[in-house]
Amino acid sequence: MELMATRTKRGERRADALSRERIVEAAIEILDAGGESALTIRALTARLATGTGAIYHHVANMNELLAAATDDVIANAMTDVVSVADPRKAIRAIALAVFDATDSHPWAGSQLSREPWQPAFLQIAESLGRHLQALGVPQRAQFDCGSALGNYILGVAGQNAARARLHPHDRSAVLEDIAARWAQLDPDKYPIMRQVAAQLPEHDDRTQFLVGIDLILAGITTVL
Amino acid sequence: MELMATRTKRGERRADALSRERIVEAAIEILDAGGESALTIRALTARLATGTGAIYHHVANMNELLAAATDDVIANAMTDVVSVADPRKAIRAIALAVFDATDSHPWAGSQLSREPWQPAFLQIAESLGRHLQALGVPQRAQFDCGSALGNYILGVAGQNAARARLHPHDRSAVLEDIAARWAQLDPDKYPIMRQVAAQLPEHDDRTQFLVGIDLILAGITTVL
DNA sequence: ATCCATTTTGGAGCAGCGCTCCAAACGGTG
DNA sequence: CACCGTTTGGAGCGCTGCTCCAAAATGGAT
Repeated sequence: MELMATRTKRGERRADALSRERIVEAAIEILDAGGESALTIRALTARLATGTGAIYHHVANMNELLAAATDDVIANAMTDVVSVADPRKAIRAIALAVFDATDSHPWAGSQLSREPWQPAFLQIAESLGRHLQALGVPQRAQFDCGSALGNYILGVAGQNAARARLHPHDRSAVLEDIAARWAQLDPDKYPIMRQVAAQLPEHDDRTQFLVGIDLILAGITTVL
Repeated sequence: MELMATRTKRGERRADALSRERIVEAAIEILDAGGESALTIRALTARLATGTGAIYHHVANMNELLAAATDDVIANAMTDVVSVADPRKAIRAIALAVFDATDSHPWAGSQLSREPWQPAFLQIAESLGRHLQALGVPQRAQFDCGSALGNYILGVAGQNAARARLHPHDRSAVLEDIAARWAQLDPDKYPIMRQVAAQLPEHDDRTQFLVGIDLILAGITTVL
């Protein structure tokens, strides 16, 4: 008796069945639209028109969901990169892929630097390691060199996330903001930062990031 | 429990009077004892035997409190460092000071990498900049080199925090933990990470961190 | 077609969070 | 003494992640 009633009442049967993938997909959309703080279980239930129990049946907890979303984004970013042959170019390409991914998905950068043992970072580290090997870095030094590159990349990813947290949508506004603050610092205590403040507005994060990569690569070359 | 010695001193304010400093001090104690997640307004009110209103009268919000605590810890760590003359040694000393500070106060590393425009990071960046200048790095390259060093240091600080989050008290247990996980990875997909897993337990973060700094310094030398 | 075991769903409710707001207590000044 | 700005403690709001459970859908076996 209630069978017919509920079928007509509650829309139609779920052709759009819930699944882990659909949940992760929705999570990414929410994250991209509103940043880390926008992803709440309740926002998910609203977007997927379901309840909290249904979601927790497919996903263990919020953290796992964030990790899955990050893994998705990073895996996507890394696919374009596998084909590069020259080790130096490949390392640059990997780094840039992560940079671009964490630039357009700052929440991924945050998660990446917060929980680096997750599959997302494993992918990055493995790729870096292979190309370091191909570059001729001796066994003993591979770990150290990979760690240096990895930590630098993770650091920048975290900074991308921090910047986005400060000004979610206007990218250059952040630089102007910080430049304005630093320009008003005590000239005796912070001469360098005031000088840097002048260069901030006209500087490009992406190319500066690459300069850092090249700096480390140059350092690695000296230990070959 | 707290003992009240307010009456003993004549004519003075309550000995246990609330103040921004006392609050920050208590916050640091809570953070050191229980990590980032332990610092809640309610935990503060309990420790200081007061109410939330009293605390918010001295401190704007949680974030400002974390920033103040971090600034405190970093400022302390940097005092030992100002005297080093040789630029290379000074940069190493700064980096190590930050590493050690974020190693014994992982929450500070987390805050540092999450909000790098706060005074704590300003101090670090300014010091790095000065010594880069002393090293003879040309004007144009100072910003890039400082950024590379800063991002690397921030990245490692974030990793220290992440490791502490995973295993709050047992430092080496984290490495064994991760090594065990990585050792079970698919050998075809992650050959390098398995190889790294073997080196993990016997490796020292601190010296590896320094190797990274030296790598960047070596790279900087090539652009002099 | 009917029954049942299993999976999947939706939501009420809990404990905890940061924070606001306000009445009361305090302390210096006339 | 009265006055008034400062400081205090706590009730309460809206939000969070998450648990738990009853109900609904599903997929055989009969």
